Amino acid sequence: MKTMEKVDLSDCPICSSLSIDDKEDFLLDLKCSIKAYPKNELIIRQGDVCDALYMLMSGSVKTEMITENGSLLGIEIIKAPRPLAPAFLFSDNNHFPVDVTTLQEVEIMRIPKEEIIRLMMTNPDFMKQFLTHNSNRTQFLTNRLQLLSIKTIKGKLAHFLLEQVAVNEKTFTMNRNQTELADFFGVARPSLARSLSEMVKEGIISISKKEFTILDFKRLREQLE
Amino acid sequence: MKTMEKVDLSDCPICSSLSIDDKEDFLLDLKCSIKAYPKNELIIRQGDVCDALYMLMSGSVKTEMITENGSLLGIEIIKAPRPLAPAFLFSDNNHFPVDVTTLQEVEIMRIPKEEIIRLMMTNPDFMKQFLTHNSNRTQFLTNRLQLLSIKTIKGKLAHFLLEQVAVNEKTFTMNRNQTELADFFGVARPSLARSLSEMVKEGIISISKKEFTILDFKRLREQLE
DNA sequence: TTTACAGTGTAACAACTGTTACACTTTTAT
DNA sequence: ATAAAAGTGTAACAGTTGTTACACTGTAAA
Repeated sequence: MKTMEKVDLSDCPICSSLSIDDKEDFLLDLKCSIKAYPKNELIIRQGDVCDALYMLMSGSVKTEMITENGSLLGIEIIKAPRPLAPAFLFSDNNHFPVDVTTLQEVEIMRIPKEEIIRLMMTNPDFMKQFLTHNSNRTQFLTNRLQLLSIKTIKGKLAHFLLEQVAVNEKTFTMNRNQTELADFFGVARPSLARSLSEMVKEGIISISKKEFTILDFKRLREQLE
Repeated sequence: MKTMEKVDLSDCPICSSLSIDDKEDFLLDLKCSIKAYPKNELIIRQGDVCDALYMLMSGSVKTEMITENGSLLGIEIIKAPRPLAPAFLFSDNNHFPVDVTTLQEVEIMRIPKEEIIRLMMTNPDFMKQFLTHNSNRTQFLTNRLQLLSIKTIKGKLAHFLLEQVAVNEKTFTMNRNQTELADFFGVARPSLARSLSEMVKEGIISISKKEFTILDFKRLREQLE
């Protein structure tokens, strides 16, 4: 493993529990392979078989789902270090449910399923972290479900904005452009732009570049009703 | 455990791997409790803390999510034996994401989290089954996400109907009424009724009581575009 | 059997979103 | 610096869905 010295798993949600010694064993013993991909490349297709754990070691990717009618539904942006779709490794129908596209140059480590099982059996903390991470992913999906079930675009925006701003804050930096946010909401881009400009016109929010500011929390919450 | 003789976990997606001996140990040693609930009772509320595994031993329940705007989103109907929301047991924010309401009289076994961890550490097959079941649940949620992202009601119906009918079949029995199906789709009931009657009028499907028949697969698939 | 009540069919209208098109601005690449 | 591409603002119109209301039917309880 030539790139081993670059690897830092201490921030990884499922590997951080491994002690230094464990990590060395982990990396030395592990029957894994690392592969690099360029920017803006579709590296996993919806439907591909998922028979190993893919760990994003560096860079970032986005995941999106293609609906049967051909339209896109953005799911999330994933930054290293984090496993990709670990929940599907053990499912009876072990196919990726999403497309994965690189946003930067990335390195991805492929760890065979058997190795993951071995790690879990020998390392209780790893097992708990793996379970917790999958649970958190499920919670993320549930939240996504809730967002999609809101019927109006302004309602979705209110849900999204109220979730983004930290407690006692009223400003945050948007890390998506309008097209990506529209995909995330599952709506058309001009429709999102219309709702945004209306909310600005009504004095509920203000936008300058990537900075969003909430001007009127009360009326923003009213959009949810 | 007085109700032990009634218990049959051989069909349970996460317990069926336990051998007879294991099962006896499982049930005898397990620090668990069983509780019965009447029909049509709300037994778990969205937001309740989830610090144990709740196993539905007999009967059936439905799960639904309450959107911030107050509308319902039906999630699924669960029949015994199956665990309820096992994915959330290990999440950092361990709260139930849904309301659970009984559809019949039910019995529910409560197994403390520590017991589940112990079982997984001592029983590899149980661990794999637990992982697989959670993976399958995630896949279910992903499918649900896909359904919700379809924008037209006829498109949702097409997706749903094509998924329900078995291969080489054209008829199936609907186990939801119109109101429940509308909640499942996240749409208004009269809107669903309109779409249904239009598709009947157009000769794509026919409905009599709970029996749905697909008359024209080609045009049904076209609804997805 | 009669009486409720849940479930369904339907209609008119309001509200919202999608589509398409184009001008304009900002960023990126050469 | 300049050209190309990506991102944004906006408008008109069509299409779909939500809302509300009410009649009708089937089903379960008294």
